[in-house]
Amino acid sequence: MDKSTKKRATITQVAKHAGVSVGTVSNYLNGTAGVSHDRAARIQQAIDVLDYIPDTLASSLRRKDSTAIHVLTPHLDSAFYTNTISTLMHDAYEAGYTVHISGYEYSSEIERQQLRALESSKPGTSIIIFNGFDDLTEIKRLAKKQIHVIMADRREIPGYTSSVIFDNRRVPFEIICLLKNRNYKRIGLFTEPTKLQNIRERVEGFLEAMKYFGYPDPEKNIYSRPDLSLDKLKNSYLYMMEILESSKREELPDAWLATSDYLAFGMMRAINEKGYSIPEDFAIVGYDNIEISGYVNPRLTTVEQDQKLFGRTLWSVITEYNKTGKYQSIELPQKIKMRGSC
Amino acid sequence: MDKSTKKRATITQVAKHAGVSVGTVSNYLNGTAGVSHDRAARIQQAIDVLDYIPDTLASSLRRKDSTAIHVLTPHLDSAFYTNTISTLMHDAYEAGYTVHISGYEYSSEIERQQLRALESSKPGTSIIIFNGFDDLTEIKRLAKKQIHVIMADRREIPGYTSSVIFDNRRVPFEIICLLKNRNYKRIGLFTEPTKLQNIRERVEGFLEAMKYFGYPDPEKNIYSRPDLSLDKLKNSYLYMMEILESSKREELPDAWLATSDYLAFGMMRAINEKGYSIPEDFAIVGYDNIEISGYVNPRLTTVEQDQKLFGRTLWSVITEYNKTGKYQSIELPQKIKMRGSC
DNA sequence: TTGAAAGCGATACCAA
DNA sequence: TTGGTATCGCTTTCAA
Repeated sequence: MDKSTKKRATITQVAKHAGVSVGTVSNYLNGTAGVSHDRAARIQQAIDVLDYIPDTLASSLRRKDSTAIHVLTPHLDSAFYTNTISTLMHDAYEAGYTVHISGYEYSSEIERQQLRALESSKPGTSIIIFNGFDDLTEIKRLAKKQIHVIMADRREIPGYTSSVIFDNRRVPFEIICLLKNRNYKRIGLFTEPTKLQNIRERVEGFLEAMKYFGYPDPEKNIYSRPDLSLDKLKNSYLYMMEILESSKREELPDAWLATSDYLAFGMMRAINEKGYSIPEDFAIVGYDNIEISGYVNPRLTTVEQDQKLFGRTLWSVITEYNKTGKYQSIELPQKIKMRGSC
Repeated sequence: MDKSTKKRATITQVAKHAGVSVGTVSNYLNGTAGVSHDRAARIQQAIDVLDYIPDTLASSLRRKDSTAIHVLTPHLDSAFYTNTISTLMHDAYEAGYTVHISGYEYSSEIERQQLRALESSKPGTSIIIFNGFDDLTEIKRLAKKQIHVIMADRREIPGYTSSVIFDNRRVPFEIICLLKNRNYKRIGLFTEPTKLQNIRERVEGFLEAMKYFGYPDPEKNIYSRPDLSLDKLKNSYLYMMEILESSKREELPDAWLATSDYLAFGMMRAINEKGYSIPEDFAIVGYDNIEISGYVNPRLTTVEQDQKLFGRTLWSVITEYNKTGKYQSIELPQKIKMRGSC
């Protein structure tokens, strides 16, 4: 379009303009070695005149260390992930790291493909994988290439990766205990498919707890459908409508646990539309405590997984590894956040 | 850790192993030129044996075209952005493009810094900037370097960028008309700071429309606070609580427009907690129609900005430019989504 | 401190 | 089709 469009200036041109060698310019730029005062001035001037900006691509091709962080999430649409990533990014940017995000849409195929693409990362790169499927071969390959893999919300592979997870085991007992004290007769579990480890743990935890507190045959009260991973709001709403239409209230659980806040929102809408009230007719407990959960009506009682803490912990695991080369596995607590829906 | 950890194989090693030249391997990999059957087989075998994976960094250093898309958003925590980006990513990945996302946290300083970092992108790279501040110098610099900048939800800089925006002008008239027909006496505008163009347009649009329909002094009913950009839910809730506590209901607007759904949620919580009901005491209209808006109680009446359409349109602008080198400016419609809050 | 020169891992061109 | 080689923009020895 524009005749005046010039190609980007290179370090060579800067050197020429300043009358020094490229090595000196490089030293000046990176502080690798001292540069005399007058040369420094000439170089800086050349940079300004030529409007020079270093090519990060070429730079990191030659450089050995990597300040890139790649984040892989099941899906970008979930506030639980984006909030966590937001805090991580904040810390990372301040330290001069670059953060790249992608989503694999709950597809093991896309996950594998993305993981393979990341194999060409430099040693020292950090890769955060949220949840993820059971096939560990790709992850191990990555680890063998000296790439630091951090399992987020998922247990580490000992000797291969770091991890930051939430303790999914304790809270179910507290919740069931609470529900029992409030005299709820039947407890339903509303859950997405258990292909991901964290969901599996939650389901197992609840089943154990229900048995422990004397609820018979808890497995019979599991409500799940394959389409509940994606489009959680819509699909949980539709599913709950079906449930409410095909059964009488007395036959249904009077308290429900959902394995995600989004699932809970879908259920709540269905319950409202059918003219029931929460928590009088049905009590609801969610999972994650995304921010919006405190703003719906009634406000959602849920299991808090502190996303700011999560993000900061991930960052600390990364910096620690970059300093010492050691993997870390950290377990974060979950808390019950009591609000109006139960 | 592991003694067996080898350095990554390079194209040279593959060539050596297969007994061909690097050029031929490159041709085989990229289909740049035909490769004879037996050599192809030998190369593929070498690749398998050596576990070779091309270095994308080195590749794009040398290559002229770029398949990278960078997305810059005000903040990652807003579903409006993430939903749009999700659809874009879906299309982009299928075409072999890589998508990189970052957020500037509603800070013009961080925005500038990120934009500068992107200056080292190759010509042909696409950069999508959502909203953004008024300083156009960085963007123009980018454009001069043959980088394709797409202004998202913001008007193009003619001759410099493409753009995809929503028509913020028509819908306010429809809404005010509707409100007037329903006999609302006073209309309040609840808005974040107008530093971003889209918000400014919405505010101006509403003011015009209110005047047009005979509401006197609409400026007097603007409720805004600087902290409403960040932490929208919390801050709008706190602000609305203050408003409700410091005035009698009769003195306040009986219908409210919010410039974002998140703002509306915060208001709704405050209204509920003060014992008022929606829409009887106060009617609420939001903006964006993020998915959750259809699931709160009451369901939020809002201005739909179709995020799937938005994402797909952005993608089409990118592919079109890469084919023809032409900038495009596309305007998308907004629609009123009638639900229960008004 | 400084400059010259040797790579990093790939692609692109040219001659064969 | 092939192979050889210059090159992309930068960092990193190494000798001066």
